[in-house]
Formats: sequence, structure tokens, C-alpha cells
Amino acid sequence: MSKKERLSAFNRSNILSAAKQLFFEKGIAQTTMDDISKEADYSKSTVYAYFKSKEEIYNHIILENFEILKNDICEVLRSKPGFPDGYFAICNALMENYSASPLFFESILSGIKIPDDESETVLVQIYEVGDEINGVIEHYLNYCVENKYINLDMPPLQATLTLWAGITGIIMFAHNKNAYIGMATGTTKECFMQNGFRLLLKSIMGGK
Amino acid sequence: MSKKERLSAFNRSNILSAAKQLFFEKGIAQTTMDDISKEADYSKSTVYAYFKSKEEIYNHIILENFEILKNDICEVLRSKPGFPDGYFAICNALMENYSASPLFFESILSGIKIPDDESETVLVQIYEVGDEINGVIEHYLNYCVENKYINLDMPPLQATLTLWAGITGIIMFAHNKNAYIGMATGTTKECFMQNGFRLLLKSIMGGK
DNA sequence: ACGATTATTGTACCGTCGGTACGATTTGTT
DNA sequence: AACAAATCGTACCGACGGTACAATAATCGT
Repeated sequence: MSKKERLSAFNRSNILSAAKQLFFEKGIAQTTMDDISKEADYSKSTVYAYFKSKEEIYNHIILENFEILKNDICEVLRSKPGFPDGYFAICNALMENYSASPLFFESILSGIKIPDDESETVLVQIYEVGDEINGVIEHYLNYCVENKYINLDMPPLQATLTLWAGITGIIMFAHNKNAYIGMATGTTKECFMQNGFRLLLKSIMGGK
Repeated sequence: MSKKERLSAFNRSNILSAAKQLFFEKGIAQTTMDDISKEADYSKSTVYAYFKSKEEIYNHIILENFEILKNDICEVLRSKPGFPDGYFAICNALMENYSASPLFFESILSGIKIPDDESETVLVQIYEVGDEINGVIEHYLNYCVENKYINLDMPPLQATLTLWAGITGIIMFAHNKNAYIGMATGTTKECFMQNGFRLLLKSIMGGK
């Protein structure tokens, strides 16, 4: 990577960091492109030289987030590869990823679709990293099936996606309806999530 | 209700219908207030006389949707009160509600929070109807527990919320990642959802 | 039937924001 | 010094949510 390329990457990174922080602080819709350029200390023109739209900035941050999530899950499965430790470790990795980036987490259940336009390279990359994460989890489920820790009525990949969707739903619900959960059940959102993870685990245990 | 009130309700309803249709057709962000007033055949001024903002229109549609969902669930539990028929009937009611109003469904997992400002009467109403739905499901789970069809490790209301979040997550994932599911697992999204509902069911069955 | 009140309309307008145009200025390279 | 690339500042466009306001139409009390 030449000096010029390094500088370019540095600038891109600065802009993305500023945008990420502002998105986190004030929300996406409430963050303007002027805000981002000011916070990152570049002119608006330069920001648009690096990213062609606000949406592209958003997508790049999503991608970054997915890569972090992937690394977290791999890391955590390496230190706790067994059962059910590995399962809860994955759940907790997802949980913490949500806390760090609540605004982007929801792209898991909606938002980012498979791009039909190949020119949207960021979206393609997001899709690929998501695929890799699913592969890691599928591999873990396979290991659990082989050792007869769990029992699946469906192909491991399908179970992966189902658990993924269920866990994500529970995490989002816990965070967004925090006050309601506290009032209705008397538990904290952390407790609600842990109980939820345990409940989901039962769905893949029990023989037959 | 006086004649004036009826007329007023009629006008409100027309505006909401037009907005709902446009939101469904082109998305919320892509629908302008001018679009709504034109589609509903009222002047923009009149629209703003009935609703103070676009967000308020959105919230009213959410409320309408929650009421439909509540009626659907009650209706369906009346015709299939047993187990597991009732459970699957609830799942299917949620599923069909999503198809009818995908844009509003996601308010279940995010979007609508408990209002701290009591003056936001629409939000309070949404919260109340949601509470009623949870009560209905909780009642059903209680019936299942009493008849020993299922076995819960947590209070029924907490189980209700957990299942609710999980089911919603699966439905949203199935719809938004339809193409990916087809490619990765070879099944349709309908099949994916049904299998997901069955998987979740296992989490509350099995003794102990 | 008539005046007063209320509802509805059309139009013009404001502020914000995403995005663009473009010339000036800085920076780096040789 | 000279040239090219990157950066900058500023002015601007168009779309949109929302407001102001005067004019007109509908409703109602009497």
C-alpha cells in the first residue's frame, strides 16, 4: 500500500469514525452530512469525494460492525468451544454487539437485503461477511450434533438462521421495551435476555 | 356521536387510509405529506388540521394495526383454543399481519417505546393494546401449563414476551432475507417460518 | 333567512438537509 | 519551478416537513 493509499484509507477511516459516533449519539436521521464533515474535520466536498452518499457511509459502518461481530464470535468460540458454553458465548457476543451499535444491529433483521446490483460492492461485502458468520455458527451446531449434545429436526444451516433470528429478536425486544419488561415481569433486561437464551437452547436440546 | 363528530371521524379515517396505502406502496420515507393530501383528496392544510405531523399519522396507523392484530389473535384463539393448535394459530396470525403491514410490524421490536410524555395519547393507546395482546397470550399459556401441555421455567408473562420476540424475529428475518434463505437452505420463507415456529414450540414443551 | 362560527382550501413561504458545481487553495511529486 | 491531485469554501439546487394567512364554503343557532 503506497503512502497515498495509506493516507486515503486514513481519511476514510476518520470520516467513518466521526459518522459512527454521531449516529450513535444522535441517531442516523438526526445526523447531517454537515455534522459529519465538521466532526471529522474535513470539508463537505471531501466527504463526498470519499463517499457518494450518506447511505454509503451507513453501509460501510454496517460492514465494519459485521466484521467486528464475526471476529467476536470466532474469538469467543475459540476460548469456549464446548457445549453449552459456546452457545451462550455466541449469544453474549451478539448481545454486546448490540449495546455497542444498537442502530446498526437492526440491519440483521431488516434493512440490508441481497443486492441485485453487483455494483453495490459494500452491500455484497456485508452479505459475504454475514454468510461467513452463519458458516461459523453452522460449524458449531454440527459439532454439537455430532457429539449428541443437541438434536435438530432441520439442516444445521436452517437451524442456524432460525436461532439467529430468534436471538436477535429477543435482544432487540429486550433493549427497546426495557421499561415495559421491567414493569411487566420485574426483571432487568439482562436477566430477560439470559432467560430467553436458555429458553431457545431448550428448543434444540431434548432428544427426538 | 354527533353528526359533526361522525364527519370528523370519517375524514380522519380517509386520511389514514390514504396514508396507509401510500406507505405500503412506496415506503414511509418516500411518501410526502403532499402525496397523502392528494391521495386522500384533502388539502394539505386540512391534513395538518387533523394530524399535527407525519409521525402522528404513522403512530395512528400503528395503533390501528395493533388493534387488528389483537382482534385476529382473539378470533383465532376462539376457534382453535387447544394445544398446539392455538399456538400455531397465534403464529399464523402474526405472520399474516406482517404480510399485510410489513412496514409497521417492525414497531413490535423497536420504534414504539413507552411514552414518558402522557400527552402522547396515541403512544399510550398503542402501549395499552400491546398489553392486552400480551394478556391474551399469557392467558393461553396459563391454560397450557394447567393442562400440562407445556412446561415453563419462568412466569407465563415473561415466557409470553420471549416467545413474542422470538416469533417476531423469525417472521421479520424470513421476509427480509427471503432470497438468502432460499439460496442457503433451499426452502421457501413460509416453510422456514413454519419450521421456526415448531422449533420455538419445543422450547416450551419437553418436561423439566 | 341571516349573521356568526367553524371547517376547508389554495397558495405562498420558511428552514433544513442531501447533494452538486466550481473556482480557489493547498499539498505532493519530479 | 511547474504540474497534477487532493482539499477546501461557498454558493446553490430541489425536495420535503411544516406554517401562515387570507379567502371561501359549510354549518348552526336563533
